[in-house]
Amino acid sequence: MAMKSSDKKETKPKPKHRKGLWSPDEDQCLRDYVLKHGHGCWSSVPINAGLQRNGKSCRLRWINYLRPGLKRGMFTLEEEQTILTLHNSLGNKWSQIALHLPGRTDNEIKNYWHSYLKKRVAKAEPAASSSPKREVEESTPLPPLVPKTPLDEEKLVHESSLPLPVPPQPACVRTLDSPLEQARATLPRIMFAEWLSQDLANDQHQNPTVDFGSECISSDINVGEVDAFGFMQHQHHPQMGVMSSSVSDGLSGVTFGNEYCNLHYNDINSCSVGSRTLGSDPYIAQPQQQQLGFDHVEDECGLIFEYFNGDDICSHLNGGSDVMYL
DNA sequence: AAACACATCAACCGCGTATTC
DNA sequence: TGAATACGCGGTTGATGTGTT
Repeated sequence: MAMKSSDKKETKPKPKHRKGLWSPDEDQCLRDYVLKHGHGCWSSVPINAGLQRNGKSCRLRWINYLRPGLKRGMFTLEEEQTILTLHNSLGNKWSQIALHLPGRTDNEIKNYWHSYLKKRVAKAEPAASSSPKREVEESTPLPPLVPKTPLDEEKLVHESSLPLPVPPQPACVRTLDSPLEQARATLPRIMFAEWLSQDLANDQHQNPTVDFGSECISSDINVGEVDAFGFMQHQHHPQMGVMSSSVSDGLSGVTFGNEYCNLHYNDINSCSVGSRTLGSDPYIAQPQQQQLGFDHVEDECGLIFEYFNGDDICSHLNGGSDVMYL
């Protein structure tokens, strides 16, 4: 709309914006820029980054493809079930559904729904086609796509009655074949903010003092595989390849590629960030040793790490248990 | 091997809302 | 207070890939 009005009143040549698929060079350009400077105002991103795209296109590309932490590949059965359950109660609120599926974008979920799940639902309930609205059917969830397990049963009840009593585990964790109680017992105490909605984050059940800021983009370190105990063993960074971390020693450090990020927790309210070995990228060229409050850590490449001030954070950090993402 | 149909998904578009001036 | 601008969301499109005849 803004485009329309400005287009109308001006005869000056409007910038020629490229359309269509993004080239690897464009991707690299956008990625480098956002990682280094943050996106700020999206309309200025292509100008500053030297891209022949409009800001909207850059934003979309970043969110749906370049943003760190995205999970690629097939949807798991758990994710399918989550989508079905949430769609049943929320309808086409793809962005809200995406909040419950870490690493998945609303666009991806939407596409998956239209190309796959919708048809399966239609097949599964041909007789129900006369029922006018699905949102009143929360107490009668759709037939499962996979054989039900006790956990599935509990989860259906649990997830279809939003707001959730406990923050949902990321789907990659929920693949653990364990009873719900065990799942609850291994709920992570630290999560990427983007993996939880603000509502969930503010839920007082498990994480009484979680404070996720809207600016939290602490997702340059991606979630990885989780072992049988819920501990992260290996991680895959979509842009930088495989990295590893040592969760069990209290998040003392995370390495990825030739970068090493040392995080030292001093007490409940502070931590130190430093001892990064030098990487080839300019934005990590300066090692730093910085005393920081626990709420907010911004590193030299502009990435903001936010942590919560938890009563029991120290024990969790030092013990390693329950700490899953950083 | 070619033609066609269908499926997938990245990207665009339009609209509503929030924010800024 | 209203206009301009920016952002985010959901619907839709179209290029490309894959399967079928």
